Amino acid sequence: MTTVPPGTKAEPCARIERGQGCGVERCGLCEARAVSICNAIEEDQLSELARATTVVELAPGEVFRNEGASPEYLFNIISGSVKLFKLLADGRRAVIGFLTVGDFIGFGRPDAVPCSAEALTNVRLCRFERGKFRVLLETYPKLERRLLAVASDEVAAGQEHMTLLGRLTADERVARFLLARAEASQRLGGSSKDLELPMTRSDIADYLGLTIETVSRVFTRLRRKGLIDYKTARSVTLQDRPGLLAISEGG
Amino acid sequence: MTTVPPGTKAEPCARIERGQGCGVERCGLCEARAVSICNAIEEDQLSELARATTVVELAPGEVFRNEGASPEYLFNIISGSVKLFKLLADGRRAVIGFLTVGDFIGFGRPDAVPCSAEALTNVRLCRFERGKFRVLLETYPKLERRLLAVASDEVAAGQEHMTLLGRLTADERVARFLLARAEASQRLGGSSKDLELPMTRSDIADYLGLTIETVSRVFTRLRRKGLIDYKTARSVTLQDRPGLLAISEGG
DNA sequence: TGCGCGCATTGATCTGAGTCAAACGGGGCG
DNA sequence: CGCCCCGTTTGACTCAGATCAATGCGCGCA
Repeated sequence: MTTVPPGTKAEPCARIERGQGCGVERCGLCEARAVSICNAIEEDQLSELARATTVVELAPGEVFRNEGASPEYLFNIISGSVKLFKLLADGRRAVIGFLTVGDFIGFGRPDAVPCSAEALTNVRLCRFERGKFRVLLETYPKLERRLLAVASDEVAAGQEHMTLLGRLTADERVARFLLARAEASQRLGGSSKDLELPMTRSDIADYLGLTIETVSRVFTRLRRKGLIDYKTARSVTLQDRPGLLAISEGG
Repeated sequence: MTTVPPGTKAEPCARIERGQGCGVERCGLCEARAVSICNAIEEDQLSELARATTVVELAPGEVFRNEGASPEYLFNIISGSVKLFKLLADGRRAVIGFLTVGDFIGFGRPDAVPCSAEALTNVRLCRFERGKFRVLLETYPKLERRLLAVASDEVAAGQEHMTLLGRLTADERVARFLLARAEASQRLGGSSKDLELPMTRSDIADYLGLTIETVSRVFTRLRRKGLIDYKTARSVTLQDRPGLLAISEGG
């Protein structure tokens, strides 16, 4: 999440580590366990969980899931950041969301992956083969319940974002984006003031339904008003939360 | 779905029918069963299902679920159409979706309803008390699996809509809307050419992130080009599907 | 049959955000 | 060390869709 290495562009198949240590330890020691769906599985059954998974490592820029393809794998993010996106025929792009530690990738209709996924930073993923994942769901009702809760949350989050895209001004969108980022950072034990943005202005624009230029202008406007500050484009400090909140609500 | 009665404005508590016929028949004969999550429950267990539900009837305009409230009830639509929406502090509105026969209402975070729900036509709902619904989920793993599949679909549908809101032009949005409506109508055994739109232009505008005027203008433009036709605003005929498809894809 | 009320349409004008274009600047590489 | 590349910023201008403002019209009702 700090520096962004070379940028080997999207080898379809990524470096994979198998069977390092035997199962129990791997899942038991997983840095993402506390915040991922796996915490629905008891300590003493972690080895079975581990047997169903493979750890995958990706470099920034690598696309590991393609819109429209058959969903062979599901993932949990162990570390790093990922973006989900959709492309239109003419090249327009919509970024659907940004994911991090603990987030699950795998919802959608059973026949086609709903959107592509790309690593923003170095990423470590926990990969489930689809069939095995289904077996896990059948074996562990708690896991299924957990997943339903997560999907249900995601539905609500999606509705929130639709509202943003359908009805908010550029300033409101950017303010909400920054506040949401701060909250996410805080949830993972980070600062709620100093943000590291793993994505480019272009990613933000495609996420907020704006252009790069507009995003850039709003950022500078917010800086000039003293609501935020930054030295580099990717590390922003929120100087005035209440002010941002007011803007995000149409103030 | 044909004519729109008086419009008794939102009595908070709607007419409720209880225990008409005993359980088995009610759910066994339900017109929505084939297309709702209830088809995950076996014939011989329908009486238990029926015992957990209450049938509710609503008139157009009645709001039966409020954004932000605690989610006491979950619903299945037996007949009629419903819109989900969110309001901003200053009155701006986003319509999140339109639902019909068989659709489930109840996803979202466990603490707060994500968006309000209003009847567009006369509506008949099957209402589950939240606690009882949870028990049902625990009792019938198939039901839970079904619900997860539905939630997962909804996530994908939401992502599609975000793309529309973030990146499509007004013409593209309206064309996609009409095609999606046609598909939905077809799925329920209706025509895929002649559409009855249970919502107003204002609802459509808030759904597509546009204004009433723009929606109206696009409709007339599509009509002038011979792609659609209509005598009244609410019953549209799709004259040229391929043409609409082309527009919806940025042609 | 005629009236009134909401929704819908249409037109004229405005504007927030997009487009086009240029310059800046930081990080990696030769 | 300095150059190059790519992401970012900034500025000038444009435009799709919003806003403001009538007018139209179908439907329920008296």
